[in-house]
Amino acid sequence: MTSLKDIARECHVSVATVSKALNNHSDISEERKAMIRHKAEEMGYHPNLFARTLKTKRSYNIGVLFTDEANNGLTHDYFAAVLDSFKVAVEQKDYDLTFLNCNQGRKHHMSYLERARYRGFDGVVIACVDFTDPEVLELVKSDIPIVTVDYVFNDRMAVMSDNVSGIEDLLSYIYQMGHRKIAYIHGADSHVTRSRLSSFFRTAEKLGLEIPDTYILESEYRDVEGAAKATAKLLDMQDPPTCIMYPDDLSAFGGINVIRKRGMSIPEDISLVGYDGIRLARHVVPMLTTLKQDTLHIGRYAAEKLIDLIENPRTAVREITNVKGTVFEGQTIRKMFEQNWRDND
Amino acid sequence: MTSLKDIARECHVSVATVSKALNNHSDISEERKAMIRHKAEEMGYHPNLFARTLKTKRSYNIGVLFTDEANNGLTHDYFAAVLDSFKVAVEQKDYDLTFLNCNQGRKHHMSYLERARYRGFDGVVIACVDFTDPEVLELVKSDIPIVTVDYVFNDRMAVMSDNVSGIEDLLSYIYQMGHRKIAYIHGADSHVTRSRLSSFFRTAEKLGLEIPDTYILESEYRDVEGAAKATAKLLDMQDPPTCIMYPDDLSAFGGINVIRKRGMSIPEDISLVGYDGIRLARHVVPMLTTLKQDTLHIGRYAAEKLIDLIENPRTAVREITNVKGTVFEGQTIRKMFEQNWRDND
DNA sequence: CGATGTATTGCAAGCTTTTTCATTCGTTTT
DNA sequence: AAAACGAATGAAAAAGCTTGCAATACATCG
Repeated sequence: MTSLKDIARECHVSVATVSKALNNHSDISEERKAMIRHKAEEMGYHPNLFARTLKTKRSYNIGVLFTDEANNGLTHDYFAAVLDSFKVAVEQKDYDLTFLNCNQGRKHHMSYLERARYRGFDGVVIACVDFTDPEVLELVKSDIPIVTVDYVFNDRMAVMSDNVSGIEDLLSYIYQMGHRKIAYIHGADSHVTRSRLSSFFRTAEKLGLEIPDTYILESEYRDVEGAAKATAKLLDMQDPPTCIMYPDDLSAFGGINVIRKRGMSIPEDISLVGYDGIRLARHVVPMLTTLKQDTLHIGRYAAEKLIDLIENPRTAVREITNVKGTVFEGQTIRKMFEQNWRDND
Repeated sequence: MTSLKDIARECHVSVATVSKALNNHSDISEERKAMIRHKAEEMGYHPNLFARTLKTKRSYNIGVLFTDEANNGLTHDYFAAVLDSFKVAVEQKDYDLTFLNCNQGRKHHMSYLERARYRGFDGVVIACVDFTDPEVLELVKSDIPIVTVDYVFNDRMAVMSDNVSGIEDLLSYIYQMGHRKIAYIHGADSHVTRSRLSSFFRTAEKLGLEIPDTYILESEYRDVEGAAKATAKLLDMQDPPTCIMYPDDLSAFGGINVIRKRGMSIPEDISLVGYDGIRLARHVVPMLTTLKQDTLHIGRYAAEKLIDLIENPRTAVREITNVKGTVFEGQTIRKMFEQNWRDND
């Protein structure tokens, strides 16, 4: 590995001069700079990151905190897609991406914060974790630049999939298709769930929809079995809904299974929608009608915000970026009689 | 951040002594060690990774090379699951995991090898890339410890999903269920594909199966449309197969779509199997019969092999670990008449 | 008692980079 | 001609850690 010293020797100048030349300081003459740069290129020089970081405290490395026990994180379609996009964006700015080690089982336990400092992360992106975990809170309260995805902390940057508009658009679409008896199986309590629920009720009210309490059920996100059970409960009702909204696409598949087992067909006998817009939703029959979250922009914005924060440090930045999704019109919503949706006018 | 110097001051010993004590060198008395360790703990000391790496050239960081443009890498269920397991295993040994930046669009392009050196990776795991890419080859030829997943290089460690036994088991299972007219839609040419194909033919021969050339079709991995087309071609034949094997589960869904569109039912009218065993395969109706690859072990073995290689350097290690998968018996294979599968005896 | 051996400990060099400050050398100003 | 200045360069310190080697203290041996 060529070092500054090697270049200095070749160029008959001091190490300091080489360093300054390559960092484009103003106190080195242009000829020298050109000469040194040329030589550096020729010798295939790349700075020693560890020496540099030791001095400058900048690692050009970003930590990513995902939890992935129990089928979350990497194997979670939505977050994997967000991370994918995030990765592309940070790499374009010459940062690298390292997982914030969340292994609890080591002899010398380090908290997230300690680990982040140990690795010298310039910033951390947090998504898909238990946001009440004291270790997460400790990290968030630190002075490390942080951006969260789908969760908002005070005085911190956040990029949110716009759940309010998402549910509004989805419910409005269902309404326009003529449905009036709409059930909502929502996820477990969380920031995301609360936004969606409140948006659901607000939109329902705006549309003049009457939603009985019994139409609102809870099931863990991505819990196929749970969604199946909730679906069965809805189907067993005396006055079942004509359309069911699921917390996510995977759950919707759980619903589909139950419905099919009962010999009912979709959307003729009952309509349904998912949420997320995972790839598969477009490739099954019937194509799932769902709200496709804009993972590309969520990831990219998160990266841009974080890098901006790293390169232009500010304290107490509270900035929420909402990223809208779009209704993907699949084949799981039955269009009801004309006169029904004309009610709208 | 507390440094060795701080501890040395508190303990009234030299920095060298502290360093040696914490690294458990034999030339420090036990009392001193205990005292120093205790103080270090108390002061919340963690070594400065950058200073240490600068000296020792060991970063406790492992690079992971996945390509994820065009829906590969992170959003690729099989590889995401492998990576997930790999991550858990390396973190248990106190290593961190960093993506090997594969962004080509920067001003100063760095090759994979240069980047890996720049980041000081102790080792690199390679999976899901174009193994003919000159940059990948350059990396593989270097002296950096490397383990590949699902690909074998000379004198390099490799962990392989056992495609030979996989196809053998799957085809044998199909045979036992009474099928004799079996088509195979295989993936694009690659190491994996070749193993599977040769295993397919060998097994077919062993079973005394006659497979007409027209039953062998090619379609890109995970190309739902491509699989759909190939399926249509098979269904249009004068003497169509009774069972179709797909290169992966996603492709199988493509096949299912076409079959359903034609009003045929699975498995009554036609049987099929996927490959991979992605989560969803177990949650759709009908449950997909598929070969579930053992991603847990593949990832874990890859991690163990790599760390072993890092900590006990050897040159030219060629070691292939085969990890067997298991047939997941779903509901997409029709059991044929008894007398048919009794042929076997 | 001098010689040899055995634990401990610390000094100092070195890893590579950045950055402050001093130095040098022309040039301009008074 | 002396003073002042600006531009270009390098010496040296600093960041925090590891490690070979020298130094010290003490016990053991002939």
